[in-house]
Amino acid sequence: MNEERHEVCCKNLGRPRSETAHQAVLGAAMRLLEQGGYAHVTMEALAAEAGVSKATLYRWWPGRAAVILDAFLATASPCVPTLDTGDFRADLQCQMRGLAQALSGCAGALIAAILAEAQSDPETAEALQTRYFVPRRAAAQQRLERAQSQGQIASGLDIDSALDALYGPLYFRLLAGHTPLTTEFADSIVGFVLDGLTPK
Amino acid sequence: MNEERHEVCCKNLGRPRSETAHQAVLGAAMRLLEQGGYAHVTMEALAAEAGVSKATLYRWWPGRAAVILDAFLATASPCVPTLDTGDFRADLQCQMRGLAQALSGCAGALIAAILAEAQSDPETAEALQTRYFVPRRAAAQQRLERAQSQGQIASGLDIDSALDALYGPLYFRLLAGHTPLTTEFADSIVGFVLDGLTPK
Amino acid sequence: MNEERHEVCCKNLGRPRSETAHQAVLGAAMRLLEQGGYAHVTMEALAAEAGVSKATLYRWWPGRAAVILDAFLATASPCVPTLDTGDFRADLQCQMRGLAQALSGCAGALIAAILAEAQSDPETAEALQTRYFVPRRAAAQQRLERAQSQGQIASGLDIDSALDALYGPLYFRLLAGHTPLTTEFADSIVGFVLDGLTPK
Amino acid sequence: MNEERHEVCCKNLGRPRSETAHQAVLGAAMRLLEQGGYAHVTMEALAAEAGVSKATLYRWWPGRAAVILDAFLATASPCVPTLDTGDFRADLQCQMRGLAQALSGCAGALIAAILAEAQSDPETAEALQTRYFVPRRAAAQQRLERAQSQGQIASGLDIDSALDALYGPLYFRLLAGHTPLTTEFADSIVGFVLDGLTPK
DNA sequence: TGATAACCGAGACGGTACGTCCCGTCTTGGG
DNA sequence: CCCAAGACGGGACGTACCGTCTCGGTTATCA
Repeated sequence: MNEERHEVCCKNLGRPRSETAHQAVLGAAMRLLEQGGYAHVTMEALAAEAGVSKATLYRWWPGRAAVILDAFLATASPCVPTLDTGDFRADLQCQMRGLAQALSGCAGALIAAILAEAQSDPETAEALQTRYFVPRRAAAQQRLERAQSQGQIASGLDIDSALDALYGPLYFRLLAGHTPLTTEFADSIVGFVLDGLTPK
Repeated sequence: MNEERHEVCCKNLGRPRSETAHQAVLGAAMRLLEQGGYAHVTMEALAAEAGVSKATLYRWWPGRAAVILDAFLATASPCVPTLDTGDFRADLQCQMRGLAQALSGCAGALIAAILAEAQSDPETAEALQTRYFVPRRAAAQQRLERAQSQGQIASGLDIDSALDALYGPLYFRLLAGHTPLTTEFADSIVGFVLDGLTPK
Repeated sequence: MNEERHEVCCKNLGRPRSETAHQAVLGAAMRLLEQGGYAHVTMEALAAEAGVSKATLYRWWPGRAAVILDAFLATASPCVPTLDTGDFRADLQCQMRGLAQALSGCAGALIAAILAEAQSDPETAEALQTRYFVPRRAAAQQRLERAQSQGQIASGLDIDSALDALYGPLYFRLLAGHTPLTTEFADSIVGFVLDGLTPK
Repeated sequence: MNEERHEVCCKNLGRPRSETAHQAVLGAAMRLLEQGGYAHVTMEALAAEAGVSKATLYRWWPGRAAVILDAFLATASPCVPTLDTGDFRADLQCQMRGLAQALSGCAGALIAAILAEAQSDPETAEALQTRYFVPRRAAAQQRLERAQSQGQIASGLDIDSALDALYGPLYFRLLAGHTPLTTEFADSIVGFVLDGLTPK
């Protein structure tokens, strides 16, 4: 979010950033999220909970969405291994089941909230893209391309669309909330997208 | 003061609701949405724009999300005909293309915003479900069931999941916003879900 | 307050005023006053408590101060006998003690509130004068004039000022509230005003 | 975040109160009072007139009565010299004439309004007592006690009641408003209370 | 014996002010 | 240059009453 702040200023003048304060803020954010949900995490509550001044918050983050995103990403699994056992269908199923499980937990509520915020705040949208979606899509994309090169899926199809066909239904259920996100649902989606609805 | 009350439990007590004010509010909501987006539609701005008192707003709507949802649904096509020409694939394609086109317009921005609000406001979530998603899903579900009974899609599959497999990717692109919602994308999704990715 | 309403209109047309509603309002006013004090008696609360519509309230009274004044005067002793036993000092003492006792009760709180309202509302001020103060002052004034004609108090002094010298301290204590209103205090005032502070 | 806190329990934490804003509010209060009277001084008007946010008003004052009281007391003569020329009657007359004159001006309208507010708001009542009445009564009380010790007024009488006998009539005329507050009236009261009504 | 006119309840209406909350910025003193 | 504390202007929130206004329905009196 701000990791390039000191890299430009050569001399490294003045007091360095308090890592204590940084961690206190992220911890406070997670605590407040658990207590009262996204709406409960105001900048004032964050400052009070973390024992940090509001000025410090605004020095390092542009708004509450940024803080929450940071807190979430610090918690979330940093690497997203898309395993490659050779069995493409099994790999995909494993991946989708894992995502469904993750999204049905409290992490799901969080990205739902951040996605919601991103609808009205371009900065959040940008950050969510680059720091959450892009790396995960890239990993999945590689796996699909590998499968394609091995003839396990048709060549010539639009991988970007295929990714949305897989992930989209999960995130849609997360956000629309009409039905719970189960592993069975994940399996269904994998089945549909790999084999199609039409009878063979 | 009850001794002279008429027993006819009449429902039309008191001054009736002003339909003028009602329409003025919905119109003001749409006008403000076009001007400055969702965040610009505050209850105060609505009252001012519609020439209506805040008390009147809160008398009929619990919050701004409800007003905007009402304004949107009054604008949106009330009936959602899922045509049945006999050619299931063509019908589905037509339906999905229409949705993609609608969501890529300003109506898309609106439901995105309302969906966002619904993440933190259960009442909005409830209203969005019952008044937007449910009727549309029901129509599409009927068409799928018809296709199923005619053997055009496999019997025994979960229609609810199939609906999400079709709609989910469109709404996901709307919300995640990484790529524009084109008719080509709609076609791709129809292709994936009907035929599958795997080579025949 | 409005007793001349029908006298002008010659024909006495239409439905007559509901005496039931009138009494219900006055009763509701007293009830609300006891419950939550003057500030608690709003026109809306009055209407609700009396089972009367707001329109009816505003048809007969110009505002809440008028209602409360009416309610108070309907309760308060209608006639104010300033007795004349021949012993002027005793009569005065009796009168002042009675007033002190009345003002220290809940009636005192009421006129304090009405006097307060009268500071900002000329209509209340006018009504309070003509319907409360004027008749009471007139009675006391007569007694003083009788005493003067009998040589019990000095001739040539300003009776209006003398009335204020007697009543003023009581109402001042009522309003300023620094010390309780006791009969001893009433006696003191009578003593001061009749005999003076200076040693004989 | 507490490990590096300084132990010096300093009172000057945080940004200090803006004296500019403070004065602007008091000034705005006086200006609004002159324009439209007590009822015209709303917290919103105050904020607008002073160029101050409502939050700042509520940070320092509990309500409009407190603001107006502050504005009044800042304007009113801070010290209340009860002079002692040796001639007790002359001193008293001077004092009472001064008060009558003050109360008949715009300051009178103000305390009338504040006294009115104090009837329904205990905090205002408390503040009015401690900051207005108490110091003024104390000064007058001293003068009376001096006169008593010099034998100019009878020993053994209740000075508190005597103060009310003097001040009460003036404040009563101010509030009841039946007759103007003149210096002649002040003289009359002094005469009554010092010499009594009964002929010598 | 209607007709008429003023009454009644219920309650929605445009307003105004309330007091609270949070925003993002600023101004202190101290590390 | 960082930090905490916290005051500042701004602005929206949701509530409470104000006094006015439609409604449908209810009495009395007069024609």
